[in-house]
Amino acid sequence: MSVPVPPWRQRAARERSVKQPLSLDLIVRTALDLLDTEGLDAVSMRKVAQRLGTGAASLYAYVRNKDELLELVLDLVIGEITLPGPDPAKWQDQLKDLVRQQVAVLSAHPGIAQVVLRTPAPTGPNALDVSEAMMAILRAAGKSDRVVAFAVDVLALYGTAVAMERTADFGLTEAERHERLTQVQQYFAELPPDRFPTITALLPALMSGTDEERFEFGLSLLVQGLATTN
Amino acid sequence: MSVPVPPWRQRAARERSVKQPLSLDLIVRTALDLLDTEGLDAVSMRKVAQRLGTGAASLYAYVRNKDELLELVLDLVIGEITLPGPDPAKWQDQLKDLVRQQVAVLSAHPGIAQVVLRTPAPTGPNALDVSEAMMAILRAAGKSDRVVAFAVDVLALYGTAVAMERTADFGLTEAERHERLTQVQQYFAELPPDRFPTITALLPALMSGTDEERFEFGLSLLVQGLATTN
DNA sequence: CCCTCTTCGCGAACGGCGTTCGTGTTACGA
DNA sequence: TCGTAACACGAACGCCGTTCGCGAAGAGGG
Repeated sequence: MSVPVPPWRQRAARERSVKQPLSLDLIVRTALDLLDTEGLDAVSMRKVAQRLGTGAASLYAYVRNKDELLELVLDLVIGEITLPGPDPAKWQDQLKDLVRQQVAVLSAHPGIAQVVLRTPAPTGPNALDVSEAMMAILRAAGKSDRVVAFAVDVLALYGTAVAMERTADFGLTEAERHERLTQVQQYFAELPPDRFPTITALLPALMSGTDEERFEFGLSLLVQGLATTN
Repeated sequence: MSVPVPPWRQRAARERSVKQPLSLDLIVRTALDLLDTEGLDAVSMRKVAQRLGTGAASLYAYVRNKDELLELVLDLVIGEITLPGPDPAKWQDQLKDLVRQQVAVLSAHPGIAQVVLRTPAPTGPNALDVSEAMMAILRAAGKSDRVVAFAVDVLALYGTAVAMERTADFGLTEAERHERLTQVQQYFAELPPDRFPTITALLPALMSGTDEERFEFGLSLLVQGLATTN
């Protein structure tokens, strides 16, 4: 069951078919390795090539440019999401689980979330599978076409943004993260209460709560809202 | 007794007299100009310095590094948001307007939204004013401290993500944008219906709707959700 | 078995980046 | 007028993505 090759990739794809088809896979997996160990900024054509024992120029036979490589890596990552079977009664939980998985998977590969928001639309086969699953869940829940289309967009956007925020500080050591946190806390603690009465009054609430709780809060808002929209 | 300035010295003398002295404010405004005209990628220390008639090294007397410069630009941009006076009866509209303004303002300066998601937390004075206003609105609406704190986070994140998505294709010509769009449409039209039944069935709905409608849909979900949460 | 011809992998180079260093220049108090 | 402190900034370092063209490896003909 194959998906057509997008037109903007066809030249590279044709070139690849002349040689071993496994090499593109190897390049993408190597790039993913690099991403996991050193973060998005470290993923350069030179470093990927170096890990493969070749020069950067060789990669351009398999990939049109760096952006295309990153999109392929992204789809590999999205493939880690496991899709739920249909169960219309639990559509809210199923939706939430998909978004949770999206966040988990994107967060596990630091920086890849940025690629999502730079890309027009995720068109890789795995991304399509996820979209298909989400839309099927929403449709089985009786939502109108318009709501389904918009909801998929919004949920994906929210998941991506959360993942992006969560991996923003990758590359810092634990000590640096802690230092930064205490600096921010001190900064907020020193804000003048007459100019920022609400912020200073709510400081404890602002500092409390884990990333997870904040994410779940937003997710609940969205899904609750969907429950009352057809 | 004064002697006229030799011609071979006049150019330098003229440049200096016309050139404004370097200042942090001037640097930040110049960077914003560059951002508006050529996009985030074009904002390099070298180009900013060039516009000021100097070298990149000179900027480092006013700014620790490029990230700090971008954060200053970001706060300048956020300052364009006009804050509402208190009116507890209309808290939902007020919230929505703030997020709409956030999106509008971030979208007007292409790429600056990326800076938000790379930064730990927006700590500039203007960002603080916006947070203060949002939290005041929510508090006046009777929300608990916890809900206020989480809601501000979620709304800001959503607004930023929308702005980021919206400015992702800056720098492409209108023709390139159109070409890309038709390619994507064709690609989706060619998807096998047996593997992607829902996507292919909902194609018209997926393609319909403006950015604005999609944004408003998500915003309504969030604010509706907030209306039923204390 | 050798020689030509084609193919294509990839070293080297281009232009750009952020940042640093040390020198050149200015302005001002003494 | 001089000394010095503060500022300005050219040049250089080590990265980056991408392109070009050389040369080696392999195919095909003799």
